[in-house]
Amino acid sequence: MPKELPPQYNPKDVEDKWYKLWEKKGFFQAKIDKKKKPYTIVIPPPNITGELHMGHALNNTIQDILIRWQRMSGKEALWLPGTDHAGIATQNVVEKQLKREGLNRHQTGRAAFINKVWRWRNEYGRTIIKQLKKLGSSCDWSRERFTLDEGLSEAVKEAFIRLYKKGYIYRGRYIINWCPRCLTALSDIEVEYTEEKGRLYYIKYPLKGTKDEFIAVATTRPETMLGDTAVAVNPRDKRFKKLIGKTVILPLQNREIPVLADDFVDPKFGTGAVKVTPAHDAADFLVGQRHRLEAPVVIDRQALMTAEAGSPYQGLTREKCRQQVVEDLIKEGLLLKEEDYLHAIGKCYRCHTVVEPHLSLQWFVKMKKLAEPAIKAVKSKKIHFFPPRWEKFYLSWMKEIKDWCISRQIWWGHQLPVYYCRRCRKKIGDKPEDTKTGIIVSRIKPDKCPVCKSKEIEQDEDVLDTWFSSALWPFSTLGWPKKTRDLGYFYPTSALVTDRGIIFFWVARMIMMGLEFIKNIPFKHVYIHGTILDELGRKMSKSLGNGIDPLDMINRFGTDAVRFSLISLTSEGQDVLLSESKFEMGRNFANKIWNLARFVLRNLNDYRPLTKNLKIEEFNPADAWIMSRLERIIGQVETSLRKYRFNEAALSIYNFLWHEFCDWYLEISKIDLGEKNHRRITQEILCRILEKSLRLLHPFAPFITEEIWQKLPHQGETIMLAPWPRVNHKLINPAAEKSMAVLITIITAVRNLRGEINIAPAEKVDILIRTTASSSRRIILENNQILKNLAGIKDLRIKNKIEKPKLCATAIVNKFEIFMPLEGLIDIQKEKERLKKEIDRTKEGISQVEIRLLNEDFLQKAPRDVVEKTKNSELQLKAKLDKLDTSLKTLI
RNA sequence: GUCCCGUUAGCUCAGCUGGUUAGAGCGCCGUCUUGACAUGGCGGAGGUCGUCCGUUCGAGCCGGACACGGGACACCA
Repeated sequence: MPKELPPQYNPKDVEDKWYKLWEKKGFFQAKIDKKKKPYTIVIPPPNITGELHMGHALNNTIQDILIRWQRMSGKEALWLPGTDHAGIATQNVVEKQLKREGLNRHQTGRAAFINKVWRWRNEYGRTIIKQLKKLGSSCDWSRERFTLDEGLSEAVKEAFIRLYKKGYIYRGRYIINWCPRCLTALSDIEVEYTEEKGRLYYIKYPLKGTKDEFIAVATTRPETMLGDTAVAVNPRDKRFKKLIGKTVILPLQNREIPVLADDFVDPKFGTGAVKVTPAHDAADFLVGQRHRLEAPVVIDRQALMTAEAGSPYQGLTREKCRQQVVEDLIKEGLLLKEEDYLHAIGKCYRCHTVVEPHLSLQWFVKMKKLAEPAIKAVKSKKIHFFPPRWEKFYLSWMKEIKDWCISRQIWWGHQLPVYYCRRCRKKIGDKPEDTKTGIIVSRIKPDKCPVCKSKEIEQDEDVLDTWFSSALWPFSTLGWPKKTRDLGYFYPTSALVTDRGIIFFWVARMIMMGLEFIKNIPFKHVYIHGTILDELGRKMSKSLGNGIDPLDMINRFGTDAVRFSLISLTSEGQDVLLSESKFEMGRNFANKIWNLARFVLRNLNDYRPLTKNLKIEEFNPADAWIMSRLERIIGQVETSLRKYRFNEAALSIYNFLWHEFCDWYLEISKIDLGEKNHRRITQEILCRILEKSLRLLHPFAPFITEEIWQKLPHQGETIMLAPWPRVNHKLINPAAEKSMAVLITIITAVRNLRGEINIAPAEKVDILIRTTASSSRRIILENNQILKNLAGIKDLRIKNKIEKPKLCATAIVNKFEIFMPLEGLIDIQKEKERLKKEIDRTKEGISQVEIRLLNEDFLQKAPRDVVEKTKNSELQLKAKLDKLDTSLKTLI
């Protein structure tokens, strides 16, 4: 028998309780069941250094909604969780810790350092997991993975070796983005650009063998001139034609460098002549390659000037050196001018240090061939993007994909499965470009060199880019490279839910790797949700201090409120401007549901479940209406979810429960519960509607729905595994909907009249209704009591013909004329004003309709029902105007 | 520079295939502590749908131009 609910909903009392139970009972766990279809989502693994922020909250709420919905729908639903080792980020955290102890990682040594990171991970690395649980995420924790765990490390090695054997991985000297603070290479997309004020310096490079002829170049980075090996001009630039092939003297260094022609030079920019520094600029590097220039390195890995820069520059920071160079140029009279210049500066996306282009030896993956099938998979609609515009975005990037620099000069990560035979490498003088001699790519460290049998074998020091392991995530987590049953059953996954920021970092690479290694797409749908911004549309960040902490919000409003609010705010991948007050909506809704449930439970004291099915014939119009409405909502929610329109789904349920079930049915039920012969059926309907609605709401608000559901008559152990509501077409009842619409219209009209004339709710009024529609008359007579109660009516008379009282307020809706006698009730002056206003509004309506009806084309070409509707509305408006006019005359 | 997104009520945003007088939440005004809920009920005020042009019988929605705001990518010597 039904139980009580406390008067106030307190999320803290129920959330942890249910989460623990769900987890303990294994409700989150997915098993291979050939009779069921799988539905798989693999979590975008949060960094172990991460703390749950609003972006995570939205991302994981969406995934949880999908998983809970599919689980209830009878799929074998797997949400596979895990964390990412986050190479640079994690190493930074632990290095900071070391620094506090007065150490750096080079002092502790590699093994000890890695050990320390592992200890840190074991201690703090699961914070985010705990936070995901607070959010209600129904992940299968028994399958939780970590990108550095044993299985995944195997997968990484396997992938590397296979790609290497296919010739897709190579080692090369290349100019890459280098972070002088993290001391590692960064891929192109790991560099963030910010607009900053800089200066553009115009420098004279004297022409050799002349007195004072020179060529002027412009640069924002004068310190790099120490490494210049040429000056380049555009071959079609007439100004410089004569100078091509000549030699200039590089100032400060007194080195001779050639003037050469290259198409990349834009004659319109600066002076039209460019200094070329192959070792310190990406574009210059390519020029250097084309023209076989030397590439002296004048800035080292820590962004200090090298010996090659010469004195007095050696050892200076790049910033100091810039000052020095400028000073020296001025002294020598070689600085023509400087001007302010706004340009974008590349910074490390982790630590925001200015990136230094750096010439070094790195490992790369050739991407062109891998990209081809990945492009095809999206073009042929095997993979769908939601919203679809991201498809174009993805394709445009894939078309111009560049090779992927996968080596990182840090310690925390997957060390490359690459070994060098010292002896063989020596023989060739360790030419880095030689990627055959003395290089062994192997799962385990070889005992000896297969060529020379030397035992002097060492492993490459570099580790792989974090995204390399992430790229394998959808299948490595399922056991690959082993041919596991999981892989066969759960792969390809159903949906990937993520943010637009990592489409290239991650989504594209997963598609390529999935197709390469499994020969199948990693997921069918990619849902890209919006980004959470603050009230002013800025990104939330620690430095701005404008972040809203989801855990704080959960603490204050409850998890369900946070989830529900977030979801109702985010429509189809649009960004969300969030403020704390937005969560009140969810909290208020939770409160509403709670009280609705309290009402239902309170009225079940003498409830005996019906042994037979509900009989439709026993329904009164309100019963049939609410049952029908719920079925329609079920259909809408299903459709919305299929289209990834989460806000639409959430708001459908919200509006149904609040504005239909609570506002109308519940109020009507207060009458019906008092009717002896209808009490039982009303109880039954209250129960059923609430129970079914809770199931519909459960994916959005898992905790409160479980708490209430448990107290209602139900089948099964948990709402989590209760069946997802399916539309029962037999219950859809247009006639009942129409009847109820009549009642609602009239009640609303009477309430409007009362409100406008300012009659206190407690004061009962008399109402006369005139109508010619006999069916409507029947409905009103049958539901007389509802009308009286909900509209505050003392006496209600309804007839075909009825005499209109002398002094009355009139409302005309549909086929009804509603009169409210006003004798002794009103201020006549006020009523006059009201009538005038109403008349104006009606006239405006009529003129709009008339314009339309005067148009012959409209009458001919518009669909018949539209014409009918318009004609009807004209008649109604005219009739209304008539009545209003007479009313006004009566008053005067 | 190229591409994408946005511009609808004071604020934040819905509005799916064009069709009666354009909606929600918050805020605001009035009113009500009635046995589910004041985190509430009832009623109300508030909109030339960014601007202009076009297509159409009919445009918030379709096409074009422009303006403003936001983002991505590229270039930035």
